[in-house]
Amino acid sequence: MDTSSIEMPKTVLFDREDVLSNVTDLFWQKGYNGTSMQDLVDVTGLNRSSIYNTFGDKFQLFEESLRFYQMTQNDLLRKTFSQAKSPKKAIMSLFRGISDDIKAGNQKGCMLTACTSELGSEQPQIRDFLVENKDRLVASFTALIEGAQQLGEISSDKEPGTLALFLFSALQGLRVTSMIEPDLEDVTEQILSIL
Amino acid sequence: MDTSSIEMPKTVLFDREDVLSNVTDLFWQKGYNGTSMQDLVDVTGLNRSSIYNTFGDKFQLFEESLRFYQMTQNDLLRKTFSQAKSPKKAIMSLFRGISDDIKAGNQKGCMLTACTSELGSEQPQIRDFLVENKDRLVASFTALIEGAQQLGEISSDKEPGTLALFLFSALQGLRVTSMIEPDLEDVTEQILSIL
DNA sequence: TCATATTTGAAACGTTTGTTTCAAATAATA
DNA sequence: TATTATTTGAAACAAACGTTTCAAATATGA
Repeated sequence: MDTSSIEMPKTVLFDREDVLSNVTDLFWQKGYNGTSMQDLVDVTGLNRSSIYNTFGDKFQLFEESLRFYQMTQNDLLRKTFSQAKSPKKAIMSLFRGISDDIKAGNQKGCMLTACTSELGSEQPQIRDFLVENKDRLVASFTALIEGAQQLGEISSDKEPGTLALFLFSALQGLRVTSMIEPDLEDVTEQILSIL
Repeated sequence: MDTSSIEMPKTVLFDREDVLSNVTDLFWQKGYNGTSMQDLVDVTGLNRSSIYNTFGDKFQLFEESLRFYQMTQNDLLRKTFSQAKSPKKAIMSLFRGISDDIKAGNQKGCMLTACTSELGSEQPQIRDFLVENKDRLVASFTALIEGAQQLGEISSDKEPGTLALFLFSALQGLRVTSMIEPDLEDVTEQILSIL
């Protein structure tokens, strides 16, 4: 047993973002129920009391890590959209980017999708968060589709809201399926062919 | 505490299918890690030792309940397909049936989808089972699409295998999304419009 | 330099986890 | 009817669970 003394200052040593990033990856991989407090201690390198002090209990930490994940995803989304040359290309770029990720071996699925399955029907607060996330993403898609329709990129006889919800659903499907099937490029093109 | 004596015969009292059905519903709803042995004792009405005697440990019971779920789903699939008047209508009927179910409040998602998220990246045996299930369903879809193409119901310039995997992915998406969005009829029609 | 505020590490808390044990119970067989 | 094979119920198991406690440690502000 190594009992070498370690410095213990008053101010926080760790970077909150770093810790949250590691915690999120773990929850993402193993789910809420599959992750133990000991796992969290191991992955953060923090003491139990520090975790409770900083983040509250396990459930609160999970909620914060959900928000962290959502933020990260949103940043990626915004970046992808802002780099695209048109609304339709923004959507295509998003889907193809995910498809490329999957092919490159990034087959962890989507944390929110996994969370929907695990806790969506049990925890009302989690469910509310997921519903809100869905609404927000569908709203983004809708705006892009409307923009594309004005530009003539997408046929105007399709209802933007329906198309947006279809894209959301297809995205969920892609990410779940990616866990057992790495080659989804053709499927992605099928999805985009609807636009 | 009710200690009224209960008959204890040598032969098994309970119906194995009944027990499995209840167990499966519970695993479906709460996931593997979310379901405790006590939960299983409660839902089955059996004693712990009877469960271990009959099904082995928790993991083996889960595997058997996965197979039970798969069997049930396959029966439903076969029934739907055999009642349809053409290959394309078989596929449409499957998707619309699920969409109707969702609208009717049956929003439990798909047990295999949930399982994919929870254990797909951890347990190799579960993963193999899920991959095999996917392959089987995609093969069914492929056969139906090829049949439909021969009948001229579906355009022949589309690759049956790709279309089949698209349908599989779309199905996963529908069932995950159903947990947070009950109205998926329009989305379902969008999916089917690809055929 | 001293008092204060806060974090840290280690230990312990009571529950719940999955699993095993074993005597009592009982239907079937001889 | 006596024996046998098997199931049942209740208790107990060690291990892991999430959480709390608290003295020791230390950077900060007076």
